[in-house]
Amino acid sequence: MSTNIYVGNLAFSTDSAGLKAAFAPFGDVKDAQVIADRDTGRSRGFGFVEMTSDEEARKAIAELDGSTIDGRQIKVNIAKERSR
DNA sequence: GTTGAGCGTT
Repeated sequence: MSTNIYVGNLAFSTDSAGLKAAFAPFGDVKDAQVIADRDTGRSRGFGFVEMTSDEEARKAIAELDGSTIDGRQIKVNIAKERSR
C-alpha cells in the first residue's frame, strides 16, 4: 500500500523530477508526476506524489504544504481517488 | 517564447 498526494499551484517550470526532489528528503517516494497537458506536453501546474510510508507522507505534507518551490507556494494534500 | 484554478493519461 502507499499514500497518494496531490500537489497544486506548482510553477510551470517544475517537473516530476523537481517534485520528487522536494518530497524525497521526507521519506521514500515511490513515484512523482507533474500532470502535463496530453496534447501540448506542457505542465498543468499540479501533480501527484506517491509515498510508500503513510506517516512519512503525512509529515511531508505538513512540511511542504505552503512551502515554496521554484518561486511558487505549493499546495499539498492527500489526493482524491483517481477513478471519479 | 504566453498562463494560474485545478485532483491525473497509463
